[in-house]
Amino acid sequence: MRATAQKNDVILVRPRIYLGKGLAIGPGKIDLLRTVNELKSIAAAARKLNIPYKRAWVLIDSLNQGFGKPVVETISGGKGGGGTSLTILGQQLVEKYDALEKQLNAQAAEELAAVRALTE
Amino acid sequence: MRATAQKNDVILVRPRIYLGKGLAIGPGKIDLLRTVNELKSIAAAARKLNIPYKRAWVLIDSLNQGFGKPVVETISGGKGGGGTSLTILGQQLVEKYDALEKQLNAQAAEELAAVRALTE
DNA sequence: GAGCGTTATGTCTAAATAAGCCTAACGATA
DNA sequence: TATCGTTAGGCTTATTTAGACATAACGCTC
Repeated sequence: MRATAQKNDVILVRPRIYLGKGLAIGPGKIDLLRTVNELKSIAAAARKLNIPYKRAWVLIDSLNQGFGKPVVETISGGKGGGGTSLTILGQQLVEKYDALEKQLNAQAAEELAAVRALTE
Repeated sequence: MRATAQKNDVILVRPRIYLGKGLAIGPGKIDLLRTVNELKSIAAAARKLNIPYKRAWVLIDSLNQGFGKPVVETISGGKGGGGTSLTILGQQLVEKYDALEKQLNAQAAEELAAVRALTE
């Protein structure tokens, strides 16, 4: 048992990954994708995350443009006005990001604790 | 030898660490601290990093305020106008950050490669 | 004590970002 | 076919952030 006790499922680092050509992905877009996947709607996700729909749409569009292929597929019209779900690419993005985040936090927990200790 | 060959000194992730109370530290501030330490001057560091002196000062001041104690100690006036060096805290910040960064990049190289592979 | 380069600010402007508002298309359902 | 909530934008303002400019104090050196 270490002096700096720490629940090992606490997220301490949420990386932003720069992928070149102005494309970057960080916690904000990942959380948005995750919420869209959950609620099957950009509008609903935006409400839940307390951001304007427009912003949510811009963020998702920047991913579509940046990757050259879409991270979501949408149906407009229909029951409830339509909806949005993640493409395979979108799902993989979330999965890979989660794996990376988990790995970072697990393996570097001690170094992170050392940095945080400096605040005391 | 792994399939995802990678020079082990390439920096792929430069984390930003959120320490609560609006205090965050990322690559920008660390590079600044490192350069100040090297040149023993905020003004010289700012010139080298191509940022306005004002910005460099604001960044450093935000650390001083955020930590409650200074990350630099300065002498104004004197030969050459004065100078700035890092306090123990400032030096530790750079050291701990470097260790964290190294750890993250070494251990998470494969997960990172998986994310980057999605761009292809 | 005049000059110099640096620290430390204040203030004002410009640029980048985000928010708001508006409109059109869509298609299931009633 | 009228209604509804959603997607997908265009366009205009607000807000936030960064930059530019100005100034004072400081203390060594000449």
